[in-house]
Amino acid sequence: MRLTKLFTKTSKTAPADEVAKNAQLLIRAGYVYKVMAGVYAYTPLGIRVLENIKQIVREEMDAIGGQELIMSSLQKKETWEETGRWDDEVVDVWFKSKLKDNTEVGFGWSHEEAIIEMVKQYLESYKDLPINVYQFQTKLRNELRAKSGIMRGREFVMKDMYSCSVDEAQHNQFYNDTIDAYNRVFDRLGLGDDTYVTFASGGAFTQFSHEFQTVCEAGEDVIYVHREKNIAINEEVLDEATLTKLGIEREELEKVKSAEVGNIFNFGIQKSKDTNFTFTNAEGKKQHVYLGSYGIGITRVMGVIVEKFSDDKGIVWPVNIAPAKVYLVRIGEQAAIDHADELYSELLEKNIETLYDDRDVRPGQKFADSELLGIPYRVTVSDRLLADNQYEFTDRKTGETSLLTRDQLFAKIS
RNA sequence: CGGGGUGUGGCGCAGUUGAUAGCGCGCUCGGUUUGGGACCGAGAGGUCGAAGGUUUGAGUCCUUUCACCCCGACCA
Repeated sequence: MRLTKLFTKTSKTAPADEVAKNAQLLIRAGYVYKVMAGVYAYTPLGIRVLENIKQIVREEMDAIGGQELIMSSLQKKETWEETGRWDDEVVDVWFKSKLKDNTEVGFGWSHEEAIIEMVKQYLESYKDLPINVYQFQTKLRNELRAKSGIMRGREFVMKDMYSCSVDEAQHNQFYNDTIDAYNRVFDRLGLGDDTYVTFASGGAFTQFSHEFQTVCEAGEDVIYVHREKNIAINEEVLDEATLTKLGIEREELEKVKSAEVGNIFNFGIQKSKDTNFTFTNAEGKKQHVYLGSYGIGITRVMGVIVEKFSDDKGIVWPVNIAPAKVYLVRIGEQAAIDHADELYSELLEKNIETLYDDRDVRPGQKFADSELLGIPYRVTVSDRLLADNQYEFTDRKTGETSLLTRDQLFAKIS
């Protein structure tokens, strides 16, 4: 992408009404545009980051047998009345509206009931199981208060997966597979070292649910981390009984603030009883489906990454999710322009995603923007360097700069 | 929803006891510059969040309202 073609621009100042670091940096760099409190649009740069995150999640979900689909945003009242969750007294985040003929509809704040209703149409026999489906969906929630930039909005993207299993054993297998898959996801997102499988309050069927909590000052939760065992306990379930059950001493735990980036639930057969969700077993009898639910907050993860990976100059994207791998700076007259154009073409041919700063602005501005945008590798082409057939390479994370030949350069960034 | 705070050109801000609405950044044009956000000159751009009121006169005072931020509560 040539910067002269990119309609968004960077800004030296952040809007006064944004306090959260993630929102300040993402807005200044032009990744997101604020529409209203808790509602953000994603620009061409922002959507690249989101798509990179989604792709990592997608690959790991597919690897454990997930099938991607996409449900609708508009939902039927009847779907939710069956479980008693249409009631505003029960679910207080509903956005609701009416069709022209006064039929009530809701905007999806969750898709649990909706997906069950759909899968019902296809599931008949035990031979059809397991069924594990997931989607990336924009959830709409009428939160009383939005906060922390894109980390807690009224509209946000979530990966939600639902597992339908024959029995507890099949369910547990998938549940554990998902824990492993989530760990791989957070490793690939660069959050692995600071993300803990966390024991949290469970549903009706199990004592605990598992949350994936990333240590983060801007988070809303408080967890107690056991670094050696690589697990954590949410403050809300921390008591002697829990400690005993997990075989942990209170002194071994470290209290930290964290952000919930994922959450997995075991519904048992409670939910399929509520929704009359059954299949025919080998004996020809109706049997309730064993259900699980597994979420990852895609947009929240993006916010958490910015909170954790940034410095006084801007964002520092992990290479895996950066909107581009290389930020190409050109400095100088026609010879440098031609050379940079040619290098850019080669980078494109080699499928190395590049932001090409072809603007006619001073070098300092290009360097500053490359840092604010947080692109992992900066490559500079200039008259001065051309004379020695060299390229300047700068690593965003370490700030280290080196002069490289063309071969060395491609070896670094390929 | 309870408490606190803020709304003035695109962005960040100033605006005194009520009297012609300003500054910085950004933007446009011309020129000089070109390895860390340049400089000079000339411009464009605001019904001061909205509505109502007081007053000869309101950005400024009063009332109502909307939006946004923070703390708390909430977060299946």
